[in-house]
Amino acid sequence: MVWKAATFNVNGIRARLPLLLEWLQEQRPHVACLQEIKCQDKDFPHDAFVEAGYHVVWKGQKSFNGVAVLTTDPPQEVVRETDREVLDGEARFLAVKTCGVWVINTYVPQGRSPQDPAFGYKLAFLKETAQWIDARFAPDVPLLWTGDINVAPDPQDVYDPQRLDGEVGFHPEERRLFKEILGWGLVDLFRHLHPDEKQFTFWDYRLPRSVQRNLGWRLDHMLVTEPLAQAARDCRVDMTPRQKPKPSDHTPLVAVFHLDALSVSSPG
Amino acid sequence: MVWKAATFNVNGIRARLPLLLEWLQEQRPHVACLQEIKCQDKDFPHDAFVEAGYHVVWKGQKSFNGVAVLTTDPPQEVVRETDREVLDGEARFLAVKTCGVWVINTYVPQGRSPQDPAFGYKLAFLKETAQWIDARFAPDVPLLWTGDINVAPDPQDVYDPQRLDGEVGFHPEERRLFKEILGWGLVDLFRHLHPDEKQFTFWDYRLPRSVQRNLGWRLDHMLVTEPLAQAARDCRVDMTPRQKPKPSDHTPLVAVFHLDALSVSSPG
DNA sequence: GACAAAGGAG
DNA sequence: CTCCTTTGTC
Repeated sequence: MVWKAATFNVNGIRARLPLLLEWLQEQRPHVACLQEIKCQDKDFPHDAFVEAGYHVVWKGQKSFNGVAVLTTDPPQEVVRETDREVLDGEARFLAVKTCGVWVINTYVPQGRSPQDPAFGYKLAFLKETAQWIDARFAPDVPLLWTGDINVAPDPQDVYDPQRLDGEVGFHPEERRLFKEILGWGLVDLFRHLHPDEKQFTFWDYRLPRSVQRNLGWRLDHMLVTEPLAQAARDCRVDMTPRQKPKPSDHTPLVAVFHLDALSVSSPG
Repeated sequence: MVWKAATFNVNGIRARLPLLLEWLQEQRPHVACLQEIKCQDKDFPHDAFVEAGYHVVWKGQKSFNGVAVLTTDPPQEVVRETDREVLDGEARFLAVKTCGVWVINTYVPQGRSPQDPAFGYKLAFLKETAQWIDARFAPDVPLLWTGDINVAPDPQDVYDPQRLDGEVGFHPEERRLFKEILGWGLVDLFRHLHPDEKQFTFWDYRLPRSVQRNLGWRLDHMLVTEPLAQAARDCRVDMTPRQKPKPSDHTPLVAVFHLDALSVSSPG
């Protein structure tokens, strides 16, 4: 089958509901990983997604964070608790197996500033997620770690690498860790398919006309194991939601895979 | 000329701007008196009304109250300060002369409860407005006192007169004062033209499905002197804005006058 | 239930 | 700049 996956930091699912529903109908991804839903479980607009034809798994929190995974096919497995304090302490982690693929959806902490304890938490969160994946899966399993990773790995992934060097999101330590994580057996799919493209997934609300001036960052990623990398046919940023009224500060990243091309040997 | 006047408690002019502009284009009143604009002077969306073809006079206040008068013809005179503490203390009073008619726009205090000092303030506000009019005008002058008066004068003006008797907005003391004010030489135009109609201009947001069940109050009025009463051709409630998405809790009251029929002897 | 404001966050 | 929360008002 042709399988479409998407990640979208919605920055408030209630505020973004009309835009998100419209986008889902246009794109019809088989799996959509959402971050920053910013609501408690009881306030999640579950019915709207069911009416749109999706199965929904979500993990909410008051005010901040919160992640959700929408799937057209019923999830085969769901992991909402890892028993790792760093991953479970806030609503930032959700894993779902759908269509034979394990999808790990994370909202990695932003980090606030390199001096802030939040930065240590960010690095720990990245390490723990990688460790959790390593403990459960091998690199030959079809696996997609996606979400708002909050790291721009390379100079071409920020609008002004000179000026932003050392800033949170483009700090040498997180960039090194990002590469180290890929070393386990993950491919940065967008960069893999578009080695030279300067494309972003986030533009700060606070910078005036940041979208028009393209003052962005590539923070949202699809990290895939080798079998999925070989099955990939497309991975691109969809700018349209960021250009509409009442946008999120992020825009979706979408990928297409030919799952039939997979030599599946899933242990999970 | 055929002259159309309207009053509309918008409950937040910024939140109501799309609805209000649409309604102005449909109705095209020569004068529109707005209450509860709920913004400071600097935040008033002046340009939007100028683009819609209106002259605008407004008196704002942070968070609460605030009144405005829109006119197609430039105002001939404007009164923003009365030198009466009760009328000037909060942004609830604005008077404009347009097309030869004096239009007094008030947002009368709601009163909170009959025991609350706010109720005394409400009664004082009504008396002071009547006194101010008496000091400046005679009953033979074309004059329109309109706005959210916050008094339902008669049993047919509330959805359940038994249950609501003594409640603020339908308290014997305010109803008596309302009648006393009419005694000076003002006509309750809607009731004058429709002696038996049970029609409302306000439905509480807090009552579930209050509009569908018609659990309303007639709180917004057009009080006119005799010459205007004789010039009146129509006075009706426009339900449509209250039935649209994101409505105010009030809906407009609209009247039409044949000003040529006036024997004008304006001293003001 | 829906406004506006003030405070915290990205 | 845009979220969400809390408080106050009607």
